[in-house]
Amino acid sequence: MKVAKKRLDYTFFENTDVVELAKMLLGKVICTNINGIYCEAMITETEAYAGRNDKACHAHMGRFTNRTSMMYEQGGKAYVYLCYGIHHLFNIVSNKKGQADAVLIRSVEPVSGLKYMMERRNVTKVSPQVFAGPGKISQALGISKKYNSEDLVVSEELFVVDHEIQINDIVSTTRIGIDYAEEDALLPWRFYISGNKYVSHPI
DNA sequence: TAGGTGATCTTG
DNA sequence: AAGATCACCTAT
Repeated sequence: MKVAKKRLDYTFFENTDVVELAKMLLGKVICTNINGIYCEAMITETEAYAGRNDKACHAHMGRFTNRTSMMYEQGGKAYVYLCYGIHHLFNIVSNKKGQADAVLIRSVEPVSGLKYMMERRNVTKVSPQVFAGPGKISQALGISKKYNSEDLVVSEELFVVDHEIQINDIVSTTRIGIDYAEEDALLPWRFYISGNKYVSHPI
């Protein structure tokens, strides 16, 4: 049994600019305790989405729908939605209530529970690519749309802790799969740990 | 490189 | 009420 680590709190999620937060989340550890299975995975790749000015964001320019309403919530909540009919994408809402910012978690590196994550991915061979990509990490960790609106600060099933892992070099580059965002597609708002193999589209 | 997949949003 | 769109993945 591991020593209890510090869980990230509302201050961390609320009082940080979403682009800064996307960088600060690298090296933090997502924990899921779902259906009696406990897993931990270190975040290796993220993307920032800013409601106010970012055409790539589902909630850009105040766009408010049933789906996007979660992005306006208080920082620290989970925003999970179904993409392309198949993939559950896991985002962490940031900023104060009313500000629609979120960080998409794109890739992780298993810390504990590797066996269960591989089972959920339905693979037998270990490889970084098994955990690189936003659809894959949700499947591996057991995160589904059911966890949309989950409060990561108090939840016992889905939360984020700080293992005080030092991240030295961060690569920043353009985001994936947002060609529709015109000039905002050029923003360097995708971040990953330099040299880490658990990254979906290394430069 | 193409096609599957279905919730969500927009248009008429 | 129907059609387009989509923060992706897998297998050819």
